[in-house]
Amino acid sequence: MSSSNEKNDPLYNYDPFQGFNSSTFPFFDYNNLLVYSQAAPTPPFQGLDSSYMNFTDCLHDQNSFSRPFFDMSGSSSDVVGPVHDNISDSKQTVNDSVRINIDNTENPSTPNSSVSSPSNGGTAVEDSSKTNKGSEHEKSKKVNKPKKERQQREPRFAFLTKTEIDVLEDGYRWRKYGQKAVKNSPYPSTVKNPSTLADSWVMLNCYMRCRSYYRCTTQKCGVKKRVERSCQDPSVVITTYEGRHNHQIPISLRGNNIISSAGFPHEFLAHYFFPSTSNHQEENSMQHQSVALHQHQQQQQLQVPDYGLLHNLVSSSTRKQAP
DNA sequence: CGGATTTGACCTGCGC
DNA sequence: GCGCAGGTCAAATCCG
Repeated sequence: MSSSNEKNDPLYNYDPFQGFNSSTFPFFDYNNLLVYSQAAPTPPFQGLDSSYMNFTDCLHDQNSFSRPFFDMSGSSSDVVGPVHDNISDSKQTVNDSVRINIDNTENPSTPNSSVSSPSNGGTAVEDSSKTNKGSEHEKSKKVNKPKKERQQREPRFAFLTKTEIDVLEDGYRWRKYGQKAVKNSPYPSTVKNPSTLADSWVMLNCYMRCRSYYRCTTQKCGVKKRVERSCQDPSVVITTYEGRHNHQIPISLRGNNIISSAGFPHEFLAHYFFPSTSNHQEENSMQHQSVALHQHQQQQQLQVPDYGLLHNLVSSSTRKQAP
């Protein structure tokens, strides 16, 4: 569906990260380690307070750790404020991208009490989607449901990271369970059917935008993460977490092996998931270690084409053209 | 061989 | 009711 109304709708075309640049974008910049704390400076967020804190400040700011920077709950009613109200009537794709938690009192570990939510440590989302498949019972239930309540999701928060690496290591183990091409990333008209590596490379770098879905591999931990690149700035990776881990970071990744990971604010995540188990000394040590690591990795990173994906594109294109 | 990834199909929610 | 887009499933495939 791509009606002209839709095309003219500013919300349809709105990119939550439009207008950000290297100095204003809410990402982790490993040279400066800036963390954008609350709101975007571009419409529809005009009038909201926007403020930066550096990574150190953030580490010591209990408010920051007790709640997500960006609450991206697709349906959660606990996200309040003018931004939420204005946006909630528009397309869900926009909702998911621009919702920002501006309620300082909210704690991500305590979902909105007005909607019943299983306290199973993060499996609520999973359950609701699984039980519907091919189930007559569910179908009839669906018919009888008065006006369905919007599905309660685990709190989400996003990290924006300026890096060449697509999947950032955060210390946890993830299994990929899906990948989708996202909207607003049309192929260039001149490269409809890439037949050469060069064509595919253009598609990949300029227009192709995929979102990958990951699930924590630890049993009974329903935390999910979504990874995609910003269409405005391909050097920025948007990582969205949903839920909270009910376990510690796998041992093998917590010790010296941390140097093998691909660059992510581990200590920040550790604070988010386990805010009560850290202390300042450990925090500072980890922080310095992390800064050094990130800077080292930035120097080491090379822009290497994803030849596997290129191959897939070319071969799928060839398949489609074949009679 | 077991775990991870890929990928087409399917489900669900939403707007029209 | 229909079409679209996001999200998920699960069989096939890959890989160490």
